[in-house]
Amino acid sequence: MLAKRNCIIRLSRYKSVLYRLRDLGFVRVFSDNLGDAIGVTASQVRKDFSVFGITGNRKGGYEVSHLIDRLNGILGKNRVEKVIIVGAGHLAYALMHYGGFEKEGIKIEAAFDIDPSKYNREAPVPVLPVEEMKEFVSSRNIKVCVLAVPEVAAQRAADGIFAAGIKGILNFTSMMLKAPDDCSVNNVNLEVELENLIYFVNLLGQEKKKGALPSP
Amino acid sequence: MLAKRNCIIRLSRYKSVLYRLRDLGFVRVFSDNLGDAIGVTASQVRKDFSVFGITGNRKGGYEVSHLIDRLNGILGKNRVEKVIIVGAGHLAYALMHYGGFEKEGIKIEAAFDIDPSKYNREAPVPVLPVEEMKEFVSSRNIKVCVLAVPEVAAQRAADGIFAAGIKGILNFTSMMLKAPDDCSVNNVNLEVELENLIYFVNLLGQEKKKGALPSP
DNA sequence: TAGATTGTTAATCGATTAACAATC
DNA sequence: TAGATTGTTAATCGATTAACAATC
Repeated sequence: MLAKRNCIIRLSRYKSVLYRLRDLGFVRVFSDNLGDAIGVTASQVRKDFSVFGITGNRKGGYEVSHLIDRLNGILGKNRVEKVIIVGAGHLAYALMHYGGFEKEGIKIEAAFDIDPSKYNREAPVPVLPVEEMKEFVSSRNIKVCVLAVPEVAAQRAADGIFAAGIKGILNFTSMMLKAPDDCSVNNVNLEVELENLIYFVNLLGQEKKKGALPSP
Repeated sequence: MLAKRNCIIRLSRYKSVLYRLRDLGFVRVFSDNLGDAIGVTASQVRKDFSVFGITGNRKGGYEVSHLIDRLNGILGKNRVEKVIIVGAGHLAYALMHYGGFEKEGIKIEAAFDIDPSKYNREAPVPVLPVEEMKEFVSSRNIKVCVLAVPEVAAQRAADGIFAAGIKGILNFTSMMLKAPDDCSVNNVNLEVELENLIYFVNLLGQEKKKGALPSP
């Protein structure tokens, strides 16, 4: 399952490019173009499509709108996906005010916190006490959650989230969460990402100084 | 180079676990334990260490403090890494107020924006006009930048950032940036991450209903 | 038709894992 | 010593790429 993660991420990226192409008035696109746009080979593009039974037109390439529909179908974007946030800190605030989710059919329904000073039932995205999470989630059949609490509270919060019936967590904490078998966790760790970037920046800097590539 | 990305990310995760172990008073650790902690095999752990010449003690495992030092050395964490943010929106605000960077030796020096109403030279992390970025970056020898501007401004902003001498961008926009050969871009795309999570949640949901795994 | 692009198979490549001798 | 764990090599696995027949 992890195996396919990269493939699914590529599908998302193809889709993102296709939306832009459609806005520009493009009707057809070739595997070559799509590969260039997201930085993979044309073979990779055709292979990815082939895996999911997406076919184009020998000679004519792929039809942009049709491709978007197919990708949305595969990615389950045919309906609005409801999401909650646990932990109403700065990051949650940024996510609640981020405009990019709506166009992707992602709706943030509420945020939850343990701090009463954060509660706000009147806001466009209400901030509610965690005690209300389970009822909120089950009555609305919500399956996905963003976890943005302090590190020390992460696993305990996750346990409560899974107990409430959530099946997938987008985890912004630096804890590697333990999760039930039928649940998914995707980790987004800003320290790790920055650390990684710093490593490669330093590496490229050293290569430059040495004037040669490091041994493989 | 992309090839090694996953390996370097594992090193960051090992390090994160090791800090916690050290806080708990652990002195030694086995490849088995580390593998369990971040969800990889013991072989993978030893292989990762072997690649970078990290050795332990046959029988005695690895010494926690020594391992932390070695990993910090490899990841370039022996000195504080200075970082700027371009785009002073909600996400930048969250990053500026995030406490997790300091302990990782990452210091956010300033944020830059084109909107005068955002400027604030007195804040702990000042918000400055983009016109001052180039001078700021070169005088302080800053190499890494977080990009958090609206999508439409992304490539143009990136061009300016690279022109200012930055070598690595952590890109929060959904544009795939074009970058010079000697520069790195790491993408963190929240829509893509959520979309990915939703895909796997739906997939697991369907498996459950069918009571069987889908064909491979 | 001739030319160009897909769809798919086979070849390649690289990363992960297993196995085991070395050794503490 | 006997037992356990490393370090490393070889085997496996999976993902990417190249190639090319099918075909629009």
